[in-house]
Amino acid sequence: MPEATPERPYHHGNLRTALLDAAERGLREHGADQLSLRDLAREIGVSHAAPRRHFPDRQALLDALAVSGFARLDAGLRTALAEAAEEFPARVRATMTAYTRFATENAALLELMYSSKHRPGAERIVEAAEAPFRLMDDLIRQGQAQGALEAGDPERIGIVLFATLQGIATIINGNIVKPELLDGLVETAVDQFLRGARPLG
Amino acid sequence: MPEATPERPYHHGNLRTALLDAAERGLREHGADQLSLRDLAREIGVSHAAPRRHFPDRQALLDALAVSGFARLDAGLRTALAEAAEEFPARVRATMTAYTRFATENAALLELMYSSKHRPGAERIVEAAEAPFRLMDDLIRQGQAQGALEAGDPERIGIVLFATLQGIATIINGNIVKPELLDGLVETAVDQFLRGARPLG
DNA sequence: CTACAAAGTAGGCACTGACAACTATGTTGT
DNA sequence: ACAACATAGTTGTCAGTGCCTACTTTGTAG
Repeated sequence: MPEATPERPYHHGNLRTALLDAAERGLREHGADQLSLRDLAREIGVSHAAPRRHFPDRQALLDALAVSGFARLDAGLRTALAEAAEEFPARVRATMTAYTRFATENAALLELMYSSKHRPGAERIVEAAEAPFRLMDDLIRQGQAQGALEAGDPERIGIVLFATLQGIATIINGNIVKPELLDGLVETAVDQFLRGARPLG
Repeated sequence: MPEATPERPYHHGNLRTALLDAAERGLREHGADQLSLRDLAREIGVSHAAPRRHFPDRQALLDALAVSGFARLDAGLRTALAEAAEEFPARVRATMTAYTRFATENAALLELMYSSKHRPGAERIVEAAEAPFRLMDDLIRQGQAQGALEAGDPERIGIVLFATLQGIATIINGNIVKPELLDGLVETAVDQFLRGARPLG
């Protein structure tokens, strides 16, 4: 006998996605600490044990958020690059702006993304992080090919650039420096990078 | 009637300090998430409600850890600078090394230090963070006075330098890049900074 | 249509942070 | 010396959480 009000079918259909969506909202609004599996289940309208079918434990949910965070970051950087001009400085500027934009608009998520530690199961996160790192790597190689950058291990240079962005975002997100300084800091960082890594002579 | 075994006097004497010490060990060994007030109380040998006399809630304990973290970081940077030579590049190198050393040896603590958000009560943390920032600021001014750095807002330059260090540490701690790259990254960052921020001509 | 896998439910357990009420100890004024 | 008070502990309780086990409902394949 089918229920008269089929609003909540026994099988939700895509609980996993619903959980991730709700979790991301909760993460943004109340932080990772306040994120409760039971809360999410209530909000979605399933029983408290339902999430377990899709995420073996709380950490798995957080890890999944981190992975999707890196994917979204990568996508953001790529579209920014696609829309940027051909000259190397413009491309660097576009990438850096896109990164810090993502990082400050998704502060809590960013923390999750870099809190992997060596915990078992974090390989997925490290894997997901590779995409944006490769992008940065390619950018550096391109700059070297255009003669805008000195020769040298492109990976190392790319990581330092990446780190600078990440550091600026962390300091802003941590409220250690005033948010309105963001643009100026990025500008300074870009200038110094372009000057510091250009070929001598 | 005094107890026959006065091993645990009613008043612990310095529970607050004992809690902070135990918390820092726990933080280092098992991470902030696993830190439990009741666990700490058990470990120290007081009742589960005793910590409440010294920290109104769990977050207050974590905040206190963050504050003392900044103090220790500041102290570390100052001793490193005191032992460094007079030339500006050597001083920069010493500072950067000291920072990343502290940051990688206190990974979980570092996360706490920068996770302040705008949560009420975080003012203490922001305040504590000012000391190392001022130190960085002074260093930059010194470099400008020695003619090793271009003119320009020393605060902004100092923050970018600080951010770079913080970013490198985060990426290493997050296991995104291999730890053995640390020294090389710092070296690259120092070189780029000195080249990127020196006066033109 | 029947067997089975997938997805959700119900209930329970140990643990946690926060709170209230009470008690032991240290300190201070008279 | 001692009463009054502040400080720093104690026990007990509560709601909430993550995780686990056992059970039920639904979808699907043989």
